[in-house]
Amino acid sequence: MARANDEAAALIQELADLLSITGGDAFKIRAYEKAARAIAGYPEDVSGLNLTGLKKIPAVGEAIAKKLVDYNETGTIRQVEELRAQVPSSVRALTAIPTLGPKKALLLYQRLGVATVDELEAALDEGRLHGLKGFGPKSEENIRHGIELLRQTGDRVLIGTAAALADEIVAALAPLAERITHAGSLRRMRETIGDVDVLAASADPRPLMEAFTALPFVTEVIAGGDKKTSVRTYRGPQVDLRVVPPESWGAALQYFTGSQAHNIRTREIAVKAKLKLSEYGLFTASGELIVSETEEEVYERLGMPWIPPALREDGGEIEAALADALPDLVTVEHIKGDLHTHTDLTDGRATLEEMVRTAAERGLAYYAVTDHAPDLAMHQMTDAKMLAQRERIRALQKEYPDLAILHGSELNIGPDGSVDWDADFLSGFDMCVASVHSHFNQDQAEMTRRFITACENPHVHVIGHPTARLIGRRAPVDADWDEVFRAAARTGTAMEVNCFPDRLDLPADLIRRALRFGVKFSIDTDAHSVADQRNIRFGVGTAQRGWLTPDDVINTWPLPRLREFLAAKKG
DNA sequence: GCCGTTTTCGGCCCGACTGTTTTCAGTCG
Repeated sequence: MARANDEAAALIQELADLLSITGGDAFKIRAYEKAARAIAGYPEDVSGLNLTGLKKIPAVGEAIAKKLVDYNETGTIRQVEELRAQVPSSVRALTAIPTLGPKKALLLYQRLGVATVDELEAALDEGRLHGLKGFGPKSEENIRHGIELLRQTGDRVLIGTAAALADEIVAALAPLAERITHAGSLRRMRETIGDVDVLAASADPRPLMEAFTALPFVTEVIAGGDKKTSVRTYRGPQVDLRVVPPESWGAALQYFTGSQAHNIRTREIAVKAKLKLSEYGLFTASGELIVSETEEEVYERLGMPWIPPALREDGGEIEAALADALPDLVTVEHIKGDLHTHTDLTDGRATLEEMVRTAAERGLAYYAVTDHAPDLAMHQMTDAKMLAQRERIRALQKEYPDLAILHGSELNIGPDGSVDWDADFLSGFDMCVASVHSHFNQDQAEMTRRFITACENPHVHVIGHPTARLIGRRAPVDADWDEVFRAAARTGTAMEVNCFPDRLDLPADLIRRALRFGVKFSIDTDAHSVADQRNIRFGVGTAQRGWLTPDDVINTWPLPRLREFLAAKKG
């Protein structure tokens, strides 16, 4: 079940969308959009707030607060219902077609009665768009093409896919640019990526643009100018290349990193200081360039320290920066160990020796081997196999004086919250992760009880991939997370941030909620192969989006402190 | 609709590209 805040935010956002279709005031629309973001990110549950409490939410005033009261009392908002009666919600869905925005969608609905994507396709086939104001032959072609794209691609791709594509493009174009890097949602480490943004600095954009459109995986050039070129690729996402003069690098990187909401806030601050911020720099009112060579300069001139990209979502980072209260975020360099990994003893694809050697090459100080336990029957684990692995680890340890190899297991959390093995056998491990691998559809009360029971087990140190979601394939399980986090904090059980690009679990919003309860975290690769160990950057990015500092993350701690944490585990 | 170390009224981020336009609206990020 969605949190009330998410439902309420979605309704306010729908109100903004419907108003933009029916031609409402643009500033009012922006006010709703801003409020929707604030509501989604507000830590307190809106369903428990009265009018006074609701007005304390940033960007929510008297009018929107009353709409939220309406939502709390009736489960919906009257104005949204009224607008839905005027414009079917399917018209709103039309704007998902690239090149078709609210204005054109409304025109299609009013003049042709087109209210769904299927009806639009039929209208195109029948030639009913001919002669419609603003719709020439090229528009028809674009819409037809847009419908096709909408149907074939699930639009966004996993961060791992986008990162690999961006790395390749940056490497291919680097010789032609003074500076080049990826920006956009990929730099902010969002879990899925719509478009890959690449930014380059060069006084001569032409050769870059030509090399870009000639890359082997480019299937189509959507737009091609001197400053911006957009292409589609058969690898999935659209890629935008922006080229700016070298002296604009800092302002451009700040701008193209976004998010859009964050940029609006920074530009508002500039305007209040009688300045103008664009991708070309920070300027005085008379158009004189002040700074723009580095992002640090731009933020500093606006009265803020540099803000890490992962925080730039207008989720309170501007306020924190202005108060000089930004968190010192955890980075990949802080990671001293990995507490959830596999070998070919169960479903891994590399041997114990290969996995440990890779961990040593990463410069880790400790590394836990946590193969699956017997309750996941398919792996056919036995006590004897586990004890034999422990002997191999003890022997292997002699070869790695600087890497402590811990012996653990990834236990299975059963439907009732119980785990594999008895206390006696469990006490032989250095540490244990425990995860949900089945019975994903339990109701919220059962699932919550299940997690709390697991947390209360003195041998469970980390809850693995807590929501069990697979991005784009399996929904998160339904639990009362506040209750689970309370239990985790009370018992000294860490919540995992799993680094797999299709898991990223806990997700950033739940990390931030858990943090408020004093929960500790473990950023683990869950590596099943040598290559999987490189996924650490995606988990760290997710942790950053959840505002975690090294102190919140147990595997950034020196080994003695980690051992104290494990030993202090309470039932 | 929100908001206020210039304001309780009058502001509200900024630019690139496309297509259909004879000077600009719509879309996108």
